[in-house]
Amino acid sequence: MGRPREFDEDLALDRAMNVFWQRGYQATSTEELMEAMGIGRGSFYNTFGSKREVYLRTLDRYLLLLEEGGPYRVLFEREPGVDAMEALLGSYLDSVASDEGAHGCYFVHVAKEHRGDDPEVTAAIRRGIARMRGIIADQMRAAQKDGALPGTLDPEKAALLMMAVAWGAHVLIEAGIDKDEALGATQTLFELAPSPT
Amino acid sequence: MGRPREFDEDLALDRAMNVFWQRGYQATSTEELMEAMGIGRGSFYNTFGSKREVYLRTLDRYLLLLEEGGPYRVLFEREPGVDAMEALLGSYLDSVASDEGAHGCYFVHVAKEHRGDDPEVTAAIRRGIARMRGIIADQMRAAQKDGALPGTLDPEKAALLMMAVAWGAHVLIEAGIDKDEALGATQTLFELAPSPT
DNA sequence: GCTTTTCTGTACCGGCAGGTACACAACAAG
DNA sequence: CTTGTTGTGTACCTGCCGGTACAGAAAAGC
Repeated sequence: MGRPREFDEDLALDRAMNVFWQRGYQATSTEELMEAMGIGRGSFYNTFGSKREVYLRTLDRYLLLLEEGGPYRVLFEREPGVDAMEALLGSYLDSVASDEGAHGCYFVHVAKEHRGDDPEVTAAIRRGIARMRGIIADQMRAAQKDGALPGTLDPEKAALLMMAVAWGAHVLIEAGIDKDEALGATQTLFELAPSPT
Repeated sequence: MGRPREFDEDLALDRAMNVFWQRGYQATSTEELMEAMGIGRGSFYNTFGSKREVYLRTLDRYLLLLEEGGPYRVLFEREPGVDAMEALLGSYLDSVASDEGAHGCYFVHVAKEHRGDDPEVTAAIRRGIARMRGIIADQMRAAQKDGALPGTLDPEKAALLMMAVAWGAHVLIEAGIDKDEALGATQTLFELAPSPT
C-alpha cells in the first residue's frame, strides 16, 4: 500500500554507477547524481539515505556483474593459456583508452580515488579484487591442466601479477601514457612467459 | 626593499607536498595547507596565488628530487641486473606499505587522484613518468652490457612494465591487499625473467 | 623620520556542498 | 469517500570551501 515508486531502483543505481565511474565520487554532486538517476531530492534521500549509501550500492552492484563474469568474456572465448591472458590484457587496455562513456574497471576507478578511510568501501574493493583474481587464477589452473602453462607457476600469485600489470597500466594510461606504448610494455611480460611445457 | 619574507619558500613547499602526499589534493583544505606550511592566508595568496599553484609547484619540486635520483638509490647500490630490479620493487612496496608519513611515490598518488582535467598536472605527471622510466631503462641497458640481461629485451618497454607492476601493486596495497602477498605476486615476474645469457 | 615597497594577519564574501522539512500526490483498504 | 501509508517536489538550512580586501608591520632609500 502507499504510493508506488515511479522509478526503477536498479536502473537508477546503474545510472549512478555510470556517473561515479566517469566523474568519481567526490567530484559528483548530489544534484548531478539525482539528475543522472532521473529522480528528485525527495526520492533520493527517501530511498537511499545518502550519497555514500548510493556509492556502496553501486559497488555491490558491480560485484554482481563480476559474479556473472561479464567483463571477462574475452577470457572464456579462448583456450586457457598465455594467449587468452594476452587477449584479456589487450582488450582491457582498449577499454581503458576508449573515450566513450565509462572506461576501464569500475573497481580500479574506485580504488584509485579511495584513500583508506571508509572501511566499507575498502571491504567492497577487496571483495572485487578477490573475485577478479579468482576468475583469472581459475583460468590459469585450467591452462596448467591443458599443459598450456607450466605447473611450477603459482596460479594465485600469477593472477595477482596480471592484475597489478593491468591496474598499473590503467593508471599510466590515464596519466597520459599512450595506450599502445603501455600495451607494448605489458606484452614484454608474455615474451618472458615460458612456452608450453 | 620592502618587508622581508618570514618563511622559507622551499621549506613551505616541502611541507605542502607532504600534506598533499598524505591527504590528497581535493581533501586538503587551504586552511590545513597553510597551517602545515606554517604561513597565514595573506602570505599564502600573496606568494603562491592559489591552492592549485602550490600543487603544481610541489610537482615540479618532486621532479627535482627525481632528477637527483634520490628515491632510486637502491638501484644504484647494486650491480645492474634482475636482482637490482627485484630489490627496487621490494623496497618500493615496503615504502608503500609503511604507515609513517608519506608513503610510496608522490606521482603515483597524484596520478591516482588525477582525472585528466588540468593539462598542467597531466604534463607534470608525464614528465615524472618519463624521468623514472629513463632511470630504470638506463639500468637495464647497463645490465645488458654486463650480460646480466638478454639483449633481446627492449629496455624502454621493460622499464615501463616495471613501472606498471609497481604502480599496480601500489594501488592494490592501498586497496587493502596485503603487502607480502603483493610482493610475492610481483616476484613471479622475476621467476619468469630469463637468467643471464 | 618620512616615504615607498613588500609582506603579514584577519575579517569577510559569494557559492555550493550534502542534507532536512514539509506540503502535497497517489495509491490500497475499508 | 475517507483514512492510512508511502512516494515526490521544492524551499530551505548549515557549514565549509577557495579566494579577496584591507589595515597594519617591517624593512630600504633618502
